[in-house]
Amino acid sequence: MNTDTKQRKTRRISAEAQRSEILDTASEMLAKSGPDGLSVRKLATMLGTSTMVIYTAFGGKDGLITALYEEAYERMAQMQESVPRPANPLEWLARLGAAYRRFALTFPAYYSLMISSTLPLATTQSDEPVARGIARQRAYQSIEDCVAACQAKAYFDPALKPADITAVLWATVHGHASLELAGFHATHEDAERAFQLLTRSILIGLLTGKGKSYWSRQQVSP
Amino acid sequence: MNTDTKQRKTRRISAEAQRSEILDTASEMLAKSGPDGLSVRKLATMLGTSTMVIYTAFGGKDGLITALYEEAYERMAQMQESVPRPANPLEWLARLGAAYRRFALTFPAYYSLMISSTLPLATTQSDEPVARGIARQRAYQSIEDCVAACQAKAYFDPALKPADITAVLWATVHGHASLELAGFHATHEDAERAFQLLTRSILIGLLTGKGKSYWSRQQVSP
DNA sequence: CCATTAAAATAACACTGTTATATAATTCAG
DNA sequence: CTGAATTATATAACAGTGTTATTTTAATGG
Repeated sequence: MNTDTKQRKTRRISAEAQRSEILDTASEMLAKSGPDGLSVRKLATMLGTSTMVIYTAFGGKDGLITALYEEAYERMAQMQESVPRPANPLEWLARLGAAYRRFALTFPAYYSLMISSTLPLATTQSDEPVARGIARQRAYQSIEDCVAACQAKAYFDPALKPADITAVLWATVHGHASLELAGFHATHEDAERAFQLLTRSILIGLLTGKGKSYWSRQQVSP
Repeated sequence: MNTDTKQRKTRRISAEAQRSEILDTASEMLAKSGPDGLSVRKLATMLGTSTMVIYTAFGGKDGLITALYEEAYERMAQMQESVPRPANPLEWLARLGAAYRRFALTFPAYYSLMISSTLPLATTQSDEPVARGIARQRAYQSIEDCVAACQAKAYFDPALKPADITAVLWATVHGHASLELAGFHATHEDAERAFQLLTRSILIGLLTGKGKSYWSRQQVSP
C-alpha cells in the first residue's frame, strides 16, 4: 500500500491554510491602512516570514490584491444572500439595497477595493479577469433574481431589459455608498435621510401602476 | 527711480507660469498613466529639471495631487457652468446630469482622481481641506441652484431639504458614471440606455404632481 | 559691486515590489 | 530506509519610488 494517504504538507502547514493565513493578515492591513498601505514586506514581517511566501502563494502583490478582491465580492455575496427574502419582491429589493449600503459601511476597505478601478486589470491573460467576473456574478445574482421577480409580478415593466433595471439599481446604491464613504454628508442622519429619499424615489420612478398601488398601500399602512 | 518695475523672475519664468507648466505635464501624465503612474521623478525628467522644483512649487507629491484635484473640480465647475440654461429648470437639470456624465467620460483620469477616497485627506492642518471644499462648492453650485429653481416652481416638494435632493441627484449621476467607467456595461448603447432609464426614473420619483404633468407634457410632445 | 538669500541640482536615505541566487526542507525513486 | 530530485523558503541584490540634507548656482537688495 502506498504512503500517499498521509496528507501532503509543504512545510509546516498546508498550502491552503497558509494562503488563508496570509489573506487574513492582509485583510487586517487593508482595513487598517487602506489599499495603499498594503505592503508585501510589512506583511511578510508581520507574518514572521520572508516576502517569498507571498510570491509562491499569490505570485506577487497583484495576485494578493486579486485574492482580496475576490474575498470582498465573496463577503458581499454572502451579505446579499443572507438577506431575508419576504414574500413580496419589492420588500426584498429594499432590503437588498440596505444590505449593500451596510456592506460598504461595515467593510469600507473591502468596498473601496471593489470599486477602485486602479487595479491590476489587464494583467496576464484572460485568466484572472474571468475569475473576477465569476466572483462578481454571485454578488449580482440576488438583485438580478429580485428584479426578475418584480418584473414577473409586473411591478416593473416586463418590457424593460432586466440588465438595464439592475444597472439602474446598482448605480443608485453604489452612488450613495460611494458618496457617504467619501464624507459627502455632514452627519449620519443626513446620510440616512438621503438614502431613504434616494431609494424611495428610484423605486417610485421605476414602478408600474400595479407596483405603485402595492407600494403606496404598504407605505400607508405597514 | 527703482528697478522694481521689471517683473520679478525667479529663475527663467515666473513662479505661477512654472506652476501651471508642471501642472500641465502632470495632468498629461495623469490622463495617460492614471493616478498611480504619476511619479515625481518621471515628471521632473519629463520637464528636464530636478525633483526639487516640484517640492518648491507644491511641497511634494501630496501638494501636487491636491492641485490636480482642484484643477479637476475647476474643470467640472466650468463644464457645469457652460451648460445652457433653458427657461424650465427640469430641462436644465437633465442637461446638468448629462454634462456630469460627459465630464467623467471625457476626463476619466481627473474624474477618478476626484472620486478616489485614497487621497492625502488628513494632511497638514485645516488648510488644504478647506481649499478643497471651496473647489467642490463651485462644482455643486449649478445643481444646487437648479434644485432651488425646481423647488420654487414646486416641481420638487418645497418641504424637502434642498441638500437632500442635491445629494440624491449627485449620487445618481455619480453612481452611473462610476459604473460606466469601471466597465460595467458591455456596450456604449447599454450604458446610454441605462443612463436614460436611471435619470428619467429618479426624476419621476422625485417630481410632485405639478412636476409630473409638465414632464409628461414635454416627453409626449417635445 | 558684493553679501545675503532663495532656488535648483546633486546625492543620499528609507522605503517599495520584484527577481536571482543559495540554502534548507520535503518528496519521490530505488 | 537512504540518496537524488524537487520545491519552498531565506538571503541578498536590483530597479524604482518619495523625501530630505547638502552643495552649487542664480537672483536679490543694500
